[in-house]
Amino acid sequence: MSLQNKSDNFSEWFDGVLQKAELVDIRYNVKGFIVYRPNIMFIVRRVYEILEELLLEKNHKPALFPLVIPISNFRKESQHIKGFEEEVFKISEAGGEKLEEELFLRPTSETAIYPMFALWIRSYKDLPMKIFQSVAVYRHETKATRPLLRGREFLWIESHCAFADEGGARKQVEEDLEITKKTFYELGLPFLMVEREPYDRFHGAVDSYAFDTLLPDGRVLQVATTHYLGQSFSNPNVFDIKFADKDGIKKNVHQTCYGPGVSRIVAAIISIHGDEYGLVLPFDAAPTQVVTIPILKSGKEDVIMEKSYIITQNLSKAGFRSMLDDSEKRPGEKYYKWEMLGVPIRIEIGEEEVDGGFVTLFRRDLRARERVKDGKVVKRVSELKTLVLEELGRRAWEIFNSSIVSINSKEELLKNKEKARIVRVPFCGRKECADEIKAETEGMEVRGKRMDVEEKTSGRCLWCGREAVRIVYLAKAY
RNA sequence: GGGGUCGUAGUCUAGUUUGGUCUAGGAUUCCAGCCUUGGGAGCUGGCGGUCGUGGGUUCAAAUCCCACCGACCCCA
Repeated sequence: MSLQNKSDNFSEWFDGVLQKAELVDIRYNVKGFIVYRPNIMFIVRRVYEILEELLLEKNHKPALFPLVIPISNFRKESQHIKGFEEEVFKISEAGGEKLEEELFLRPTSETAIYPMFALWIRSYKDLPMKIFQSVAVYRHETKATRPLLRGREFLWIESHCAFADEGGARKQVEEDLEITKKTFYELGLPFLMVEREPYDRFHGAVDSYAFDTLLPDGRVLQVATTHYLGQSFSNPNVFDIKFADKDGIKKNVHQTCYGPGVSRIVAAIISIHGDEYGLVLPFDAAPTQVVTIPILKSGKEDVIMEKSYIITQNLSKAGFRSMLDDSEKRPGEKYYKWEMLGVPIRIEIGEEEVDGGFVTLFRRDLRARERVKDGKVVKRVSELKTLVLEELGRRAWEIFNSSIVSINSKEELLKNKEKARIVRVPFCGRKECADEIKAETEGMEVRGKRMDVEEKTSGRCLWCGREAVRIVYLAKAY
């Protein structure tokens, strides 16, 4: 399996990286379930940390709810059950006996969390309530499963919030979007921030918003969603989550839920930044940020090792995740190994560096070397922390932006359906049109209307010619 | 949901069409040792597979048939 073909055979490239960098093992013999190996778990944990820090900063509190959800909880919200019952894992037996009530493995946790919200929330003083959990969820996907991109078990964070009024909840959606944006900028990942079409909302949501990024094969990947739930779950017929307001009147809360998909974010990091040498990690996502490789020479081992050790220590003291590779392998082999794992910066120290009072620094993103004076190493690495991220982000956004084209007619769309990636079109808002577009363009879906920019249209729906109500984006999706 | 391709040591792969020469060959990885260290070094020796799983056909199955599991690709 070669990594030479990222652009023309993304699948092969992706599978190759997953295997060569020892990220996941797909040999576990249950369809849609994979093993996350240490190399990817370090990255997964970094992504979790970045998101969790941002959530904690905004006063979200961690919690952990059970994996199993009684089917009766699920039945309470009719849209919700309808959306998920086809793809849920059930436990109907335990200890050799049939259970009185079937248990679902959470495909998402609204119906595990909200009954507890109903118990916890008594007064307006308990609001807002902002709870999140970092867990795996289970969905029996019927489409072809792909490691990290579409699994039957995947990792995410789900944040669930309750507010006294719609205004508070709507502001929460904004906050979720900000958190996602910050995370994505920190990871150098481009995204399209959209409001999903009404028929494409989360089951039980009033409004759904999503982040789509773009993979090298031209398909978009939904990496996070946030939903305004209104009172769909809190109303008296469902979980009846109510509070006594200042005026003494009992009211039902307004809710939001937010789900950044960690497995998919990691997949996006791997596939958007990676190259033919393997992973290219953004500085913050990298488990090891700087690796030092000593290049020994007979008779000079001691001085070379000593310098390598000091440089590594200095970087660690300065707060970088830094390590010295003093294994028995030859330098060249170490270069390939650490490049495969995406370490952003490598420092090479041999006879020349010891004699000359400098180090040779290699940037993974550019695959280029530079010399840095001994006393300037920490400073240079600090600069590169920003420069590397900028470089990765710049490249990724360039590809992303150049993948968006505007199209105004059916004919033009059909003519371009093969090579089109993200297509910006005027749209009438009817599901019938969206369905036809999908059927006749080999799967282009209406992903929704952009949220960060107001885009006016006075034209006609590219498909049916009726009056267009908004500009939307089309793409094939994972 | 439909169609297709595929499954041989940790990895890649020869063998499968035409069953017997396969006690399954090679490369790589791994282990031990020697020598080395500026882009996957070399040499010597060694470990490792019963051919995805189960069943069937046959004197004989990696090879033919069926079912299942899993992977990948295309379509809905």
